[in-house]
Amino acid sequence: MDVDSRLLRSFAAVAEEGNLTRAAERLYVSQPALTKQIKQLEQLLGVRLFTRSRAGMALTGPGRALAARTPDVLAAVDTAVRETRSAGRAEARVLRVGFLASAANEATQDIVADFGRRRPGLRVELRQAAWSNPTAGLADGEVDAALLRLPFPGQDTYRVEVLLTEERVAVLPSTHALAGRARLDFRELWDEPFIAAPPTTGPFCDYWLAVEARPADRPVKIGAVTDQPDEWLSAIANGYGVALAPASAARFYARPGVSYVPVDGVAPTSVGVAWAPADDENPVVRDFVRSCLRAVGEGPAGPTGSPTTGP
Amino acid sequence: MDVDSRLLRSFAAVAEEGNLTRAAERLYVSQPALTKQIKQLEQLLGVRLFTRSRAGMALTGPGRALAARTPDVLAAVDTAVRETRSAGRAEARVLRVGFLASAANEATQDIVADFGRRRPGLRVELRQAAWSNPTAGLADGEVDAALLRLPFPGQDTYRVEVLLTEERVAVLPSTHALAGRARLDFRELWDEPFIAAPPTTGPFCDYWLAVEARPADRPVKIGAVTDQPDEWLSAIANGYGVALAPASAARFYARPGVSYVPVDGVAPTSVGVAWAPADDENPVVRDFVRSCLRAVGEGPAGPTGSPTTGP
DNA sequence: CGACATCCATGCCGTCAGGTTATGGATGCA
DNA sequence: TGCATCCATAACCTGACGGCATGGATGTCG
Repeated sequence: MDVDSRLLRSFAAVAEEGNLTRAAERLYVSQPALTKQIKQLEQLLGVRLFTRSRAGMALTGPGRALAARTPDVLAAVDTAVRETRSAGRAEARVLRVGFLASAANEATQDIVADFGRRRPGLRVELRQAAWSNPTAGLADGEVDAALLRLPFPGQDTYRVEVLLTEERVAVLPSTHALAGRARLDFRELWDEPFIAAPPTTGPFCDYWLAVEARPADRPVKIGAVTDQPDEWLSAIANGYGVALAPASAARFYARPGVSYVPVDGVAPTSVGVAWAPADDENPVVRDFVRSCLRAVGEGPAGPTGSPTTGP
Repeated sequence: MDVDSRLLRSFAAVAEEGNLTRAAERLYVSQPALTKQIKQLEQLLGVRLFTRSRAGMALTGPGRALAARTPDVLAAVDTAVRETRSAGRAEARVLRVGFLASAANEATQDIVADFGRRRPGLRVELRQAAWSNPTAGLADGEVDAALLRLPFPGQDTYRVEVLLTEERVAVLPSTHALAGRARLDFRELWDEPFIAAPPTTGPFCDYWLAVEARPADRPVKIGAVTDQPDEWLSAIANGYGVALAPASAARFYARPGVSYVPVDGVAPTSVGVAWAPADDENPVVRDFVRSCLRAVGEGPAGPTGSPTTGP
């Protein structure tokens, strides 16, 4: 009689995709396994959830009823997990902060330093996330706050403060014909293969391919897919393709074989600090956000900068 | 990363009992199994949920956070299951009605007949529940409506219409000294062993032992525990004890070896129809409730009876 | 009309999660 | 000191569940 939330996640995936095979690969299980899970759920509920057909899996009436309720259930589970983990960290006097590679770059140190002055008893644990985890652990309660490039998937369900905005630059193999240029236009890169983030990251992936700055008849060519900064830099250095990056990457990820060139024709990129609405009243998280705003308000140069107005 | 709702149910039981051993028997699993489940949940969440001690299991801070959220999660799961099953029955053109043995008795046939006239296309499936299932399947979505003796556990979370009220009578072995009496007082039964419902039914069990009509220094003696009408009648006929029953039981459960005698000094008993709040707008359930009220309004004798005032 | 592609179901098998029983260690209590 | 209580651990066993390979149904296209 006990409906496992794992079955509900599978159900939700199949309901959304309308297709077992695709849902299976989205969930990283085999298609027969998913067939069995759905069967099991149907038997557990005593109800037929899908009508199987050549075209795929279509929801029945009861299936729609369940699909309508599933988000509530999964959200309740996620909330419970998130709050429990957060309470655990609070008890251990730890604030865990997730960040995506090259999110806050040099600002990060200033933020942590400022927070350390505000909350001497607390330890900040920084967690670097792969690009395939675009909320850097915020979604599953692994972290209390995250430093992210904006926009990120699910942004509307979190609180976000924008911290800073910077140009995007092109990252090229040093052997590339354009690598010596002082500046270039994004149009010159239309036909280059790009090093992309995993396609599961959706808008994030598209954003760093700048698909919006391309004509429809010049689709992006993918030279390689990487999930980590070092993979990414290696792929570029090896000539598999080029990429866009925030300007600060030139300072943080300088290495032999890779060149950074300012580029016109793509919008700048912003970094924000994000947290869960449930932590709105959490004084530690609030202090961390204050530290973020303060640190970037002071400017990246640190103590020599003059204080500016923070909210 | 996936928190199974079964683990949450286990967690909730341990949190409530504050004791692994007792929680284990409440959940019908062994104590080591529960130990492992709690350990697993703690590992999954990366948090210590209980402080173990000689005295039992006490919640930690994160444990309290989880305990605060668990009811939401379980309620969401139960709602989802209930609504899905209900949708399945609606699609199959079936209204499933649970009833406890001797709940509505003769009224039941009138109700079903009336409903059949209102909704010719629908089939009513009657499900008799054991006493150990005091909501007759309403709680787990097995049925759309239930005919129950009032009060029942969890009554506040459902909609209830009272249908009829009747005297309670004593049920005695025919060989019993009091069996020939035209009438007796409940005090005369204080020292008799009673045939009880399973103790897990709590208030329901107490109600039919009429513990409220007894002095504190005369605790009830239990002669046997039964979960079904036939077990119950057999136990009485075999002289294991006596019992209370609604007056209509004398007509519905008359059999050799069992005598029914009106009894003074215990409150009468009511029957109600109950349904889930989620079905408030469900036209089929509403019609069924109307049929219930109509049928008892007409009186149990059927078309010859004169209309009486319903609740 | 037949080869093919797509999509879901089934059979078989190996692994491991999760249950049970039996037992151990810690700790109050008589 | 022996006992009772309570949780943890060990050893073992069953079966749930996932993966692979394959089958059946059904559109599609050359």
